[in-house]
Formats: sequence, C-alpha cells, structure tokens
Amino acid sequence: MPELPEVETIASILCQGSPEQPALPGRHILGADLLWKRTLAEPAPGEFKSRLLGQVIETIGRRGKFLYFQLTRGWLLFHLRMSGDLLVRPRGTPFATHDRLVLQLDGDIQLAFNDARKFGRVWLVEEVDEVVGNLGPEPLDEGLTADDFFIHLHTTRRQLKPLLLDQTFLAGLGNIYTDEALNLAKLHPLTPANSLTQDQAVHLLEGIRTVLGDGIARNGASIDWVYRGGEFQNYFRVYQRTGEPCPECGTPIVRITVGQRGTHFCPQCQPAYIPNGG
DNA sequence: CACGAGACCTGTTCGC
DNA sequence: TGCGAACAGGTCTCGT
Repeated sequence: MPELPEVETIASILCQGSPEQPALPGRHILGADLLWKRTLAEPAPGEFKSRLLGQVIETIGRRGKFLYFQLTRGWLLFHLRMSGDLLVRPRGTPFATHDRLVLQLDGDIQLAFNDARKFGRVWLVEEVDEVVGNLGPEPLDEGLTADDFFIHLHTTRRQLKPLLLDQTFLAGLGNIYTDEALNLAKLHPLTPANSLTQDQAVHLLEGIRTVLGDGIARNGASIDWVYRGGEFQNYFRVYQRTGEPCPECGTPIVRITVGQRGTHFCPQCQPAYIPNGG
C-alpha cells in the first residue's frame, strides 16, 4: 500500500497523536507479541524481545517508505509494503485478524502492526543505516536540486517508470505517485532517463513534488480495505482510470504493464519517446 | 547493466 | 450462482 505520503501521514499521527489517539514518543515498551514470525526481519525473536523491552520511544520519523522509531538504544523500523498498517488501541484489545506484531506500551495502549498480505517487515538494529543506508535521496528534500536530478537521470538509460520505482534512485515513490507524476510532467513511462532535456527533468521533479505534496495534504490515499483515512484517491488523474478521459485533453487513459506493474498514462499528453525524433 | 520472471501472501473483483 | 483468473499501494533474487 503505502507510498511516501501514506507513510508520512502515519508517522505524523504516531509522533504527534490525534484527537483519537495519544502520541507515542516518551512511552516505554513493556511487551511484544510476535504473531507471524517472518514479519520480523531481524534479529531473531528471542533477541528481539530481550533487546526491545524496557526501551523508550524517543522519536518517530520517516525515510523513504520506512517508518523509524529511535529508541533509547538502537532503532525499530517498519516497512508496510503492500498492505501494512500501524494502529494504536487501548491495552487489552484482542488481537485483530491480521495483526502480526503487537507492542504493549505504558499509558494503557498497544501498537499493532497489522498486515493482511504478510509482506511487511520489522527490524531492530543498532544503526539506522543498516536498513535505510542505500536509499536514494528524499524527493521533497530541498537539497535535491533540478540540476542534481538532471545529472542523476543521465547516469542511466533505464525507462522512467521502473527507474522512479527504484528506491536506490529516489526514495518514496510507488506505483500510484509515479504514474501521477509522469502524467503531470507529460512524459511517457517508457522514456529512457538519459534522453530527458533539462526542461523535462525540471518538470519531472516538479511533478513528483506536486503529487507527493498533494498526497500529504490529503493524508494519503485509501484505495481498498487496507488503509483508512486519506482521500487523495479521489484526485487521481490517471492511476486506475483506464478508459476514462484524461483531465487535460479528454483522450482515454491507457493501461500497459511495465516491469509487472500496472502503468496508466495519457497517450496524447504523454507521447512515446521516438529515438532521433525529437 | 538492464530487463523479465518468479517468489513472498491474502483478499477482492472480473470474466465466463 | 460458481469458480478460476487477474489484480492489488512492494521488494528481493535469480537467470539471461
């Protein structure tokens, strides 16, 4: 499920609290129930528990699509993959159907990692870079300039769609926001990265920042039964709108498969790249 | 290096 | 109605 805006929304709620739930920083971890063993990437379950219990959650944040909790000693990281979610509930609430890991915290609350498809993973490590060390730059980081981005694009001839999904190239984009960003930038998803002009690179970075910013402003997207809250799904321009008119020109949106991922674009606004053809 | 297929999983929706 | 196929917000590994 979650891409950068959804993870950012969850991180912000866990960190600051909301009218419905208290903030987590400052709380002690009193207990841990691991209900699906493979959810824990590392360390082994016994060591996980002995190292985790008694620690305090100091800060909560996001890097790419990872959520991180800085603890008294070390870091607890979550990746929600396709269907993960983090839910705060009153202590003693019975386990829900797809709960994979439930942490008991002081203040009579529990934090549940719920994940229908079991793709999500949890790490407890000494250094945060053991998990997020090879991620690419944050797209919303102002330190990433259009010039940097242009140069970065020209290091490869890979197609834009799979390249933007590559977290070592840029951290945080997933299938939805990539399709939306390419549409805003009027770029075909199969365009070779090193064929972009400086102007096109500027528009692509702007498109990425616009869709991510809009997604965050609307608290992310809620596509199916998994995620609740956001409403960005009501503002998709091309994603899962196959056959519907392009909001720009009215041409029906087309769906193709790229790297085994559904890919949606407007064939009029985003014409295929033609070598030597301009 | 770049790409495609398969694996990991469950649940919903689509097509016959 | 029923049933299998296709599809879903992600990433890793392997083979070519």
